[in-house]
Amino acid sequence: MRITYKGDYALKTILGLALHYGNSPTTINDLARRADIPTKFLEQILLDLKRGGFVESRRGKIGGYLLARAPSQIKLGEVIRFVDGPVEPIACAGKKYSGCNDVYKCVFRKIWQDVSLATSKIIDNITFEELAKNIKDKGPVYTYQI
Amino acid sequence: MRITYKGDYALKTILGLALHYGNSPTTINDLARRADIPTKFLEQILLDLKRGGFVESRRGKIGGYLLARAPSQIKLGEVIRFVDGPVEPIACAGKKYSGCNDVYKCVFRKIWQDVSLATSKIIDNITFEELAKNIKDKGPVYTYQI
DNA sequence: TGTATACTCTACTATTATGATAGAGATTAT
DNA sequence: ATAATCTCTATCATAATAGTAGAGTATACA
Ligand code: FES
Ligand code: FES
Repeated sequence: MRITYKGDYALKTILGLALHYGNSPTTINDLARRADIPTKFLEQILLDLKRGGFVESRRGKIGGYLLARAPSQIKLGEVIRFVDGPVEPIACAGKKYSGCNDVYKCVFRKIWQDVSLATSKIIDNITFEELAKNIKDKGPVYTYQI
Repeated sequence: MRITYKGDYALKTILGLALHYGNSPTTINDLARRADIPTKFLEQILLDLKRGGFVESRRGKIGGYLLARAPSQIKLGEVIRFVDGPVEPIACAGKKYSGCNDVYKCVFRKIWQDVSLATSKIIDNITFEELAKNIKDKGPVYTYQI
């Protein structure tokens, strides 16, 4: 797994929205400014996240973005997988693969699968509700640093 | 962490040499053919591995490559880190980093550090001796499939 | 109904990493 | 000598990444 800037930005954006959950929509500009993301890049990322069912949007005045689900229902792993792809460190760790000469004898495959599993256990075990709580616990958030 | 072809090839090559440990040198061509690696690419990789202290070479006739250390003294993690770089999924998981606006408040950093640690525990806990043993246990190896 | 605000969509671009390939040169056993 | 083998530097093609640009669409509200 490699987290790209796009993935990093996506996570920070979802977290930004999680911190606003229940309130009015947040504009792309707000999200971009607060997490220090290039606005036009974030536009594309948000469209992706919308297609992925993570966020909703409102157009026009007082428009912006909202989470499509409660923060407690969005796991870190879901988002990162959607944006940056599978977490395995090499393609052959995946289920259907036949690259190796004899994949059944390959001693590395199991190792990469172990790594994938260990990674999944971490990222699929934390929701944006918990992340948001962590942030809030760190003190009053005026201009929160995501 | 993402395992590149170069990293994958390096691991397979070291394993190939581990299976030959104690015997005469193995040529680049042999190693390339047996693990299905482009010869000229493997040349470069082996030069790297040599600089990294993993292998030794003999030039001229009956030349080739040998492991510089016993297979039991070479961990998977060492090789992959040398060839493909640090295992962390994002740079900010590293010790010295100041990219985030407020890195001390960043809730993601700990997660990526957890992932790095879990990965390290796996790859730093297996040597090429064990990998070679696994291969040998799978039956007689005529043309071994790495 | 006009207009400002804000999302939507497609295309384009620059940079870098990856995965090689090419070829001349150096060393060594026989 | 010479054949086999490693050594070194340069070059190249492709794809992914990280953006940028700009025209278009929807909505609130005066
Ligand atoms: S199946 Fe991936 S290295 Fe063998
Ligand atoms: S320090 Fe890496 S996402 Fe914050």
